[in-house]
Amino acid sequence: MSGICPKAGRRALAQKIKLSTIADALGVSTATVSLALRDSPLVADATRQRIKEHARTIGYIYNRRAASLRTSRSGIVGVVVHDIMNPFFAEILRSIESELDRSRQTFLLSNHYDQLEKQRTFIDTLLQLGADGVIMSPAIGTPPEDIMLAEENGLPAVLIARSVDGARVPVFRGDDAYGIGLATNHLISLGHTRIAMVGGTDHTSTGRDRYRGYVVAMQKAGLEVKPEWRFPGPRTKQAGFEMTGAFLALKDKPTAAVCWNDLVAIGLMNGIARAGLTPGVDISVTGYDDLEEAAIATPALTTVWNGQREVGRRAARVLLDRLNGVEVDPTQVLIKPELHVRQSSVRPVER
Amino acid sequence: MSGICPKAGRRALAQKIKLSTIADALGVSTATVSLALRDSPLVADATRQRIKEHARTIGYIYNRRAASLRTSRSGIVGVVVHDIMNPFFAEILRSIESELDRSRQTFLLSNHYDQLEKQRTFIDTLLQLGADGVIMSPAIGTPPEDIMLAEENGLPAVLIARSVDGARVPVFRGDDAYGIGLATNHLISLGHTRIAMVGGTDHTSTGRDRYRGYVVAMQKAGLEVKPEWRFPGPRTKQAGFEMTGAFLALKDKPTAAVCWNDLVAIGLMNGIARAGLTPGVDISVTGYDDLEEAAIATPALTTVWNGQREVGRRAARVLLDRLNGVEVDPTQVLIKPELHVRQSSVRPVER
DNA sequence: CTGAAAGCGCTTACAG
DNA sequence: CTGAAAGCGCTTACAG
Repeated sequence: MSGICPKAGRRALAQKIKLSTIADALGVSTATVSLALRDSPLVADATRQRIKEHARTIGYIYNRRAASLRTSRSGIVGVVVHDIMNPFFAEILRSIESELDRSRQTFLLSNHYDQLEKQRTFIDTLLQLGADGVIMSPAIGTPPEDIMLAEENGLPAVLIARSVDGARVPVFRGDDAYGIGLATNHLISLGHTRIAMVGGTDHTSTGRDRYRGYVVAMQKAGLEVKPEWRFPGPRTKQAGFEMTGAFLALKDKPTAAVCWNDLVAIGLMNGIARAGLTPGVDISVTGYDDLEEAAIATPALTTVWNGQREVGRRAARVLLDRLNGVEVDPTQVLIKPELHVRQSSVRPVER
Repeated sequence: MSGICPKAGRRALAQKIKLSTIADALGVSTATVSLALRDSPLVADATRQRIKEHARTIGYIYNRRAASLRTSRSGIVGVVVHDIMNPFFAEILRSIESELDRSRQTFLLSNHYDQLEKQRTFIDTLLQLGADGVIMSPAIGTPPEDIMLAEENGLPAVLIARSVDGARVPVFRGDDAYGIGLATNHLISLGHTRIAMVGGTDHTSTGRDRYRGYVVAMQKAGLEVKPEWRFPGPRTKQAGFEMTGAFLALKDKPTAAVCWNDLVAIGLMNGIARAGLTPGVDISVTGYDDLEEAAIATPALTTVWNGQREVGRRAARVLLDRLNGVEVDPTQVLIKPELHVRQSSVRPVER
């Protein structure tokens, strides 16, 4: 039984191949090799080709640590969000990924799970690695100093999805108050008057803005906003599902629920179905985000498209601009959401 | 209107703080500072405390590139899977994350979307960064040479979820043939005789093993395996949903479907509901993976728990062992799956 | 168009 | 227990 010796690979290489290995073999200087490999016009075509060819055949591996130590650019961009496995971030991350790929930046991803300590550890790691910049959806309670600390140590930051008061950096997020207003007004226009808001937290800018948008829409329509119609907390399918009992137990039961996001909405619809009622018939439900699965839920979910792709793309571009020395406004950009009406919202059964 | 100058931070620092800054300030050598910061017993307690205290107050940031260039350990472990946003990988990634966190390794995540080129680019990046190791769920068609190339250049690899013939590295995956057998036998024991298999691909070891497990279970029970009862392809909710039409259009319609994974099963159940039938009554459905949402689907999904947490934990541990010089067997470890029976599988209505 | 040499910020023998 | 010095593998003025 032969095991793997963990360092066998390293040892198997007769000698680590480096720039000087190539330089020696071809009788040129390391400076020339370095320039040639990076396609500098300072090197003659023929020389460059010889060098690149040789590098390829001997299996040269560029040492980015050494280069980065010298140039103080690492080609690394950090991205930290609450939870990368949350489908809400999926589209954002994909569009960031495709922007960064194009600029050959390596994309270092992390979750902070809304724990400030985790977020700090990650930023610290980025600083230690000499990362070029960071895109973050800040954890609940992030003080502006945490972001400015990064900035002051040469790690420019761009925020997505949530803002942090007092942090002078660019922010890209959906216009949450407006978006939730679209959903609320849609339900009102269908004839609903008792509308609950399920999920979300007041500890984030997003949460506050969405709740405010709901309240404003209700009040504008002259409808009552009862405190017991607000179910703060849930942000996952599971939590939405578990909230169903409390929701259905309300006397004067609402005929519709504006949900914090699609996950909560789908969880709630599952809960309603499990209780023997029919979501989208007995109780109208709206979501937020327009995840892929909103369209295939049963019933198909009426929801608010949140411009995720746009948020990711623009955040990445602005960060790349900053890395390239372009001056950038440290202001908040709100992306306009759109209502996507499907089958989960209908006229109220009773009146 | 004042923009942000992207390099202001760097410039604002009077001088970059490094080991020698601390050494000069305290009148010791950089060697002592280096040792003290890493808690070496070679340094006297009092000296160490003075040094650490001073480092903290002046805001010293450890330069990992420099350290790594010197030591040729980077503290980075790469993890590459088909799609990190796929909930199947969520639990695996979380358990890898918690193992690696404990060893203070930075966790560099990437998708390859089953594209060999993307996977190669990522491995190349890891080599350039001097990463210590990589955990990968190999892309479809990965040649063993790609993995051995990493190994030979000092990047030890551990595989998860899929194996690659000819690659002499440790592999951790669920026992797919056994697991799908659990689901198939469960349906057979309920009285189903016409059982379809929906989703999956023959291009991965997982796909082949699951299909084989289904076929073997059917044959052992003396049941017919019709080619048209196999719906290869779908691996997402959307794709499962879209497959429903073809499934329901079969003459001699199966009364049950063994699905490739929970996503396909949930998509199929949504499709069945959309067609006016009741999943779990008219047609029994089983999933695979036991994602969180399997339990809250309507009806709750009977599925096979795949040992994701175990796969991630053991893969991370073995990689860490290899990094610490422990010899490790380059063999495949199959984790035993378990059947979780819920409401989506019942006795067939017709006979 | 090319080369010789300094230096990025650490860690590690080695000497004391 | 501490210090002086070499070196990790690049890139960048500088000189020719």
